[in-house]
Amino acid sequence: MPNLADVIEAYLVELLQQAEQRSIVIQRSDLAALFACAPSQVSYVLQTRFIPQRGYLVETRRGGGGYIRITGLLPSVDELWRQALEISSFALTTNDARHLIGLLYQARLITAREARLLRVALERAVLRLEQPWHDEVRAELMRSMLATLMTSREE
Amino acid sequence: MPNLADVIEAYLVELLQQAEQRSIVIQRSDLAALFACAPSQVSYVLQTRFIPQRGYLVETRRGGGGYIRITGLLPSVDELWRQALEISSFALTTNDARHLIGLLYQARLITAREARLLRVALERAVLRLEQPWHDEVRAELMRSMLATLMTSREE
DNA sequence: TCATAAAGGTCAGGGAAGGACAAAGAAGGA
DNA sequence: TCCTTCTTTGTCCTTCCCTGACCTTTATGA
Repeated sequence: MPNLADVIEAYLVELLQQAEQRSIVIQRSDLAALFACAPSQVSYVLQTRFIPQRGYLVETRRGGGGYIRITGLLPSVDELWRQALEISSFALTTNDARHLIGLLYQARLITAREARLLRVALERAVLRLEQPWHDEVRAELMRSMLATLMTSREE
Repeated sequence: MPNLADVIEAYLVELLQQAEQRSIVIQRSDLAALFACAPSQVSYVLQTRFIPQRGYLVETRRGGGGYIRITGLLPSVDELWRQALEISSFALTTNDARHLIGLLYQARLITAREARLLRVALERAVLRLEQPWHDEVRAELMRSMLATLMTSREE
């Protein structure tokens, strides 16, 4: 018997596939009512399934008329991307990050500006953190940014 | 069912786009009557949407013959970068960051991919930090990334 | 001059979303 | 069995919307 979480995930994926757009808009309480579960269950599904690492973007708004928008990004294209994600799967030193970014740039998968952006973000993002966390957080951030890049074309 | 606030915002934006000038003049009570809401609702929309951070200037006059003038600012490229830096000079909420990025994108100062990159970085980078530091660190990271983008032309 | 009417401003409060988090429950592996 | 990880719920919190009551400013005319 499948999880409720899996069922909800499948339902949302189905909605996304049938949508004209690349995104759908839902309301947390509606979905909770539909599946007769706690609203926070929906949040759980979003937090564990519809994450950047899996190629999704979630935007929300609180208050009256609040909503949740899920955007499914383009399917990934290149094996290099996969490798890049793999490389940053756990921890990433500054040097490893630099090297990886260089590879992506040489392969023309990212622009010079994007490369600089990645470097700056990865260097500055960890400044307020205790040392032991640096490489881990850097990897996490790298994965998110890679997922974003690998699933979005220039418009 | 969108918010009334969103509807009013859209209406005013529409008016601004159709206007010959860069500004429009309205009356609070008229607008309130048009949308069948409390006058303070209009004030709310102005205070939450048509703010300098989003590129608008609002001037009002009370008393008989009072009015509200909304001006959409079209800053020069340099001015826009400067404003962006200024906006992120101390603390930056997720929402303000989103709008700022949107502004830069609309002005074609950054690409769609770069915009997504910024958003993801700003959202994920603060996850391991205690709440009180979020906006501050976000601003710091934003400044670094802005500086990088400002000083690097395409390719 | 100054009372009055006609604007817009301010603010507290209630209601309607989603968010965060702890704790209990379930599933599966060592 | 026992431990770990994932799921599910419940409770309380934050954000956002909207209104109503009351305040301040400005124009005008007696």
